[in-house]
Amino acid sequence: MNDESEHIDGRKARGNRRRAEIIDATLAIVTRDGAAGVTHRTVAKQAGITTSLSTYYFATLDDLLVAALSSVADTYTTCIRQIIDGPGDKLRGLAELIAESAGPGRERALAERELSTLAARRPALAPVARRWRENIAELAATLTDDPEAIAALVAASDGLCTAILIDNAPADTDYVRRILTRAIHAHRDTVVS
Amino acid sequence: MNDESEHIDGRKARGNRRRAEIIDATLAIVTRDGAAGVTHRTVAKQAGITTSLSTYYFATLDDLLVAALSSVADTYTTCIRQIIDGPGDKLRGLAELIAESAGPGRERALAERELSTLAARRPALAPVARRWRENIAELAATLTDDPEAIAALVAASDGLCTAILIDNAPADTDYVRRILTRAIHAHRDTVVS
DNA sequence: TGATTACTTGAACGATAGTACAACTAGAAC
DNA sequence: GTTCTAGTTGTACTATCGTTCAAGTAATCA
Repeated sequence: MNDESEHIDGRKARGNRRRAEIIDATLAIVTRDGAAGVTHRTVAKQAGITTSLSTYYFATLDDLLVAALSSVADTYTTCIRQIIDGPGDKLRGLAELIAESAGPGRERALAERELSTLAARRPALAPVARRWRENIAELAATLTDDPEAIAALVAASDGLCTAILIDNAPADTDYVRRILTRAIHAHRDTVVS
Repeated sequence: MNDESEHIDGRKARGNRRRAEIIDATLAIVTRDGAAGVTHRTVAKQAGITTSLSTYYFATLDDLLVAALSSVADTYTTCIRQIIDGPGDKLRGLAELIAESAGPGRERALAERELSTLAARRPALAPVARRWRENIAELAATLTDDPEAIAALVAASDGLCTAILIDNAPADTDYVRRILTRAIHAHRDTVVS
């Protein structure tokens, strides 16, 4: 929000700010009405600009959706990297991040799911959508070497987010952490039938 | 496909057949183009009927989407119930069902995810979307009494499906079963940091 | 200063959307 | 047969869509 460096290249700075505004507006629409509600017109109205200005920065709707998903993915990447590089209990950090999907992070999580689903059909979105899982896998890799344990933790994280978002499942951090712990731990028994 | 009982009430039978055809066409569209591609016109074209006939059976698009999701959910419910009531290894049966999402069941699974995502915003779809998770939970309840183990298995199942659908993760039945086993087993250790 | 460039606007084009509706068909009931 | 009704069609209305474009504004540069 601070206007430093505006003297250096004021035009570019203004343009980037506009881009960010439009992306924010897009995410607000995705959160409220789903990815299907994203049109140049709804986004422009949300951002308080004209429709043509939206197409000026994002020529096609796909460009806009890719940029929006990238923005969400970037946020998650930053969060997870902080957990990885931080000192504390990484599994607990992840559990907190997941539990946030029930509260302040619901918008972001919902937008991420919406756009990830879109990614199954739009190749341009696929690599961006993959980032979230890769980040979780990277975090898991700091806790174990077992590739199946890593896959299990990624699956559990994803499934817990879905449960919270779609099913309004309980989102207590300790509870989430306990379920994540199950996934990453090697089991000792084998269940038959 | 057999035309028995057509004498009894030919009109109603014909109508039900049409409804089923339209729902099938809708699922084909959802699979190919996503839920966003579902319009009365595209569905009608896919089903080989006129647009007005589609609106005759499903007055609004929401009705159509609810019916389509219900159909998918019914199929899954039947599958899972067969696994529950069957004699074999239930966890393996579930693993097979999930692994099918990479092959013959991909359409169905993709449609289910697409419509579930839609359910986060359309209240009419929410209870239907919940059914899949409830079925898995019911299966899990035959294997354990621990509610957290049940939640863990549901989350793992959901996350594995996502991994297969979005990430093209490996879908070997044994592999899936091993990861599911992790979730449902009580852990013996506790990991700190 | 004028020239340049990024930014912004309003209007418009063709395409497609949801939905409504009057007319037509065909099988069931009498 | 006639009547009735579920099924079916073609057409059309209005709204919104993505996208384009010529014209206008304002910040920067020489």
